[in-house]
Amino acid sequence: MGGVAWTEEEDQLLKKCIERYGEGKWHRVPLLAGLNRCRKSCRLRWLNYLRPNIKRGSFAEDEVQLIIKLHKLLGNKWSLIAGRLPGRTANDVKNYWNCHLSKKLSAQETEEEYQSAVMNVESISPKPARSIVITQDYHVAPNSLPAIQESSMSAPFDFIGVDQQGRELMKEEIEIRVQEPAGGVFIGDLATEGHQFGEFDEVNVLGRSDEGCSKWDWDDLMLDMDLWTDLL
DNA sequence: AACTTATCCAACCGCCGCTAC
DNA sequence: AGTAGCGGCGGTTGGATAAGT
Repeated sequence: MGGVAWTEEEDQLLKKCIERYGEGKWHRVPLLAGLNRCRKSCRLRWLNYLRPNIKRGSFAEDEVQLIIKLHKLLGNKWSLIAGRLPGRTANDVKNYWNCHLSKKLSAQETEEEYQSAVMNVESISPKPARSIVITQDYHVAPNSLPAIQESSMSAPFDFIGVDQQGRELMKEEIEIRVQEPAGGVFIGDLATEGHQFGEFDEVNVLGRSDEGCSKWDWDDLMLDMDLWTDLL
């Protein structure tokens, strides 16, 4: 190993410590756990190995394609990339990139070939998507026809809307009427029927709902927007 | 079977940004 | 404003293992 390997006993001590005191305060963990390890070693061991729900084994093809795609967008931002791959750690992604993908991709002689690999990405939706507030003036009332612009894009967001009174509407709550490009009217529930925001032309993002957005920041939103438009 | 080379990946190191004082 | 302490990140190292000769 690059350093001194962790023993089963050390793993158990660390695990019990985290379960008892929670994550964070890593400077205290060595003392609390009774480990002769530095704070960084403890944190890394937990994040890369002991943490629940860590996915082991080789990367699936869709994961690989997503890594390629995200690396193109983000560069060596391994933690951000790993954040889009449930169960994978930044170290896993970095190692996989260094061992497999960097060589593989550098072997491709032309930029066109690289672009081709990137564009072969399957349609993998970005990580869940929290609520955003949009400007669309659609209505909940069954008989009202909204003034909604048309679009050829589908949205990756679990968005909410704003009704005529300015109230925020959760995705699950709304039945929405949409004026289709051909002039017809689509009626459906976005959540249960799987309809996407494909009937609109523009989405003007004004801001975000505070609810459920604790880990959601503007960079995430912009990344999703990039992914979203690139995948079309 | 013995040796060499390549690959994988867990662990460490140094730096950075943030926060509290 | 300056400094110390902290968490977090990306780059690198080096031991274990697999593959090749």
